[in-house]
Amino acid sequence: MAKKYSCQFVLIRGQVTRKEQTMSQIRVRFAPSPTGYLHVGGARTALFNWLFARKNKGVFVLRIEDTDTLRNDEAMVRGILEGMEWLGLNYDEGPFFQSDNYEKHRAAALQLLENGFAYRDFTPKAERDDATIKQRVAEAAKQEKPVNAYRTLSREESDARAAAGEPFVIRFKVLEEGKTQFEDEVFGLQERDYKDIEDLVLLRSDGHPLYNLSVVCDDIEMAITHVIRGQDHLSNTHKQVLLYQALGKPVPRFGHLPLIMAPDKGKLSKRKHGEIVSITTYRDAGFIPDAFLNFLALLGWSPDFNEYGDREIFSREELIQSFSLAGINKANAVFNFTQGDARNWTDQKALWMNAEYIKTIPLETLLPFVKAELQQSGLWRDAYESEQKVWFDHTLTLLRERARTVKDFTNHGRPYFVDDISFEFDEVAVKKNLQKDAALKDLLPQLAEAFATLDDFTHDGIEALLRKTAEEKGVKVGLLTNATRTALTGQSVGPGLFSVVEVIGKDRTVARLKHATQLM
RNA sequence: GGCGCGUUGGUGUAACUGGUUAACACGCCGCCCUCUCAAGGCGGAGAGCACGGGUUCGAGUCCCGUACGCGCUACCA
Repeated sequence: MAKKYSCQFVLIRGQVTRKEQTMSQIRVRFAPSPTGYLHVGGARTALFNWLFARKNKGVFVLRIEDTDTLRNDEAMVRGILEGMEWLGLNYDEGPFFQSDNYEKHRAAALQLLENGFAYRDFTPKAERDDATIKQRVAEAAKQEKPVNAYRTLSREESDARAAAGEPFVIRFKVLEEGKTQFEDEVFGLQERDYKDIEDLVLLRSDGHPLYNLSVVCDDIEMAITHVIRGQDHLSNTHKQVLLYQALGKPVPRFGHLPLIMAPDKGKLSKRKHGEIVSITTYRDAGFIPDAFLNFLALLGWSPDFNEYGDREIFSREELIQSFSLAGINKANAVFNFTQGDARNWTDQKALWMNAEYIKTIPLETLLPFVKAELQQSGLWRDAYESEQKVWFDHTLTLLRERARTVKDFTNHGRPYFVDDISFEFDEVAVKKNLQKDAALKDLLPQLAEAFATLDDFTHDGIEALLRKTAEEKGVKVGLLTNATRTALTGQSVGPGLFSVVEVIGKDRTVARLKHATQLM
């Protein structure tokens, strides 16, 4: 049965208007493409923007970059929102949709044309096959590009041809002499010669504004002060700086983030690597959001050493407190995992961190996650919140010590929550702990009888009984405890056995010990 | 091809403005605890800081070159 996750974030096409703000207020944005899911890389970008905003009492804006009409679909946006909601990356404004601002972008292009910063290019459109686009672009780039002939076309002729209905694109006219520069918050001073920047297209021949123009217009419109995004945008930033200048607007600060790569240092993609790249996968696999957030934050960033030392565990608040762009590493980070390994299906450090959170956060904080999990697997009882709460909390305290994900409360916890024996008996455990010694066939029923009449059914009373029985029968305590563990839980590992017997309780213990003889 | 960015153990990161045998975490291996363990405790292996030069009394930290990786180079974002 699939759990329903309602998305509380409402998809309203926000108006791009903003509240009064002080000049110094920091404003950042996360601007994903509507791909249908939130990618771990995107999530980290969102996280760093969010941390930066919260740390500096700024504003975090969400903007959907749906300029590519092919993927403009609200269903595609939902996945992004779900991921952000789960991680608790709440935004202050938006979601805004870039496509809603087409007219403004177009107007900006026209303005640049009018002011002589751009020109019409009447070169016929070259058809490109989407599948081989990357390759073809790379090929084409190898050849020296001739200076665009329309750069110097007279205004009169340009106007005349446009009026005659001839199709054209509007290109930005990059000056021949000079260079752009900006100080990147992560990578430092960036410079680029104008001659290395091509005359970028602002408006397609069908009137559609293109990415570089759109981001700049929107970031101006939304008064973004710090553009924090993936390093894949670093080179293009020079073009954008040029646009800000031509538009006569102040250039924001930029901070580029190193990328998250696959173990082979190649691109981490859903196509190649599957669900592991999608944030909702972690939600559905039993991760605690704060744990995953913590892990993500440390992927390419570290807090100031002098202040925080070697710490690795940071609560959400501590993350905000300690966050600084100065701590961002410049090299790409590898998201480490082995495909096909069921136990270590994702980065092992992420799993470790999740386990760490499960065993150390306040029980009351953990409770809702476990409740949701048990409800989903049909193991939940309302009594766990009322008359059985003490027992339930005790059981969780035992179980969480060995859980890596919240799913383990079902996987390992089932024997603790069901009355009958509708849980799996691990084959290896049965063989090793129940079938190995034939004496158990008699010992377990005797043990069951002994437990049935035990008045002090507590950890200590149980231990005393088991030790005494072992002594009387002349067997090792381990023989009895291991057999009991498997009889009661079907498993070979778990919490201390005396505690296990205690929480399983007298009735189930007796019944399961008797039943175990059938397995021998 | 051009331009840009990067390179510390398997992975993620440290190492004050150059100065002890390069530290921590995950993982791995071993030992211990013990009723088991995928838990806990303890310990170990694993990089001499991509490579080659240079500056310096001294460089992972500064400079140059090379290699490799990544990004951008589109009427994609």
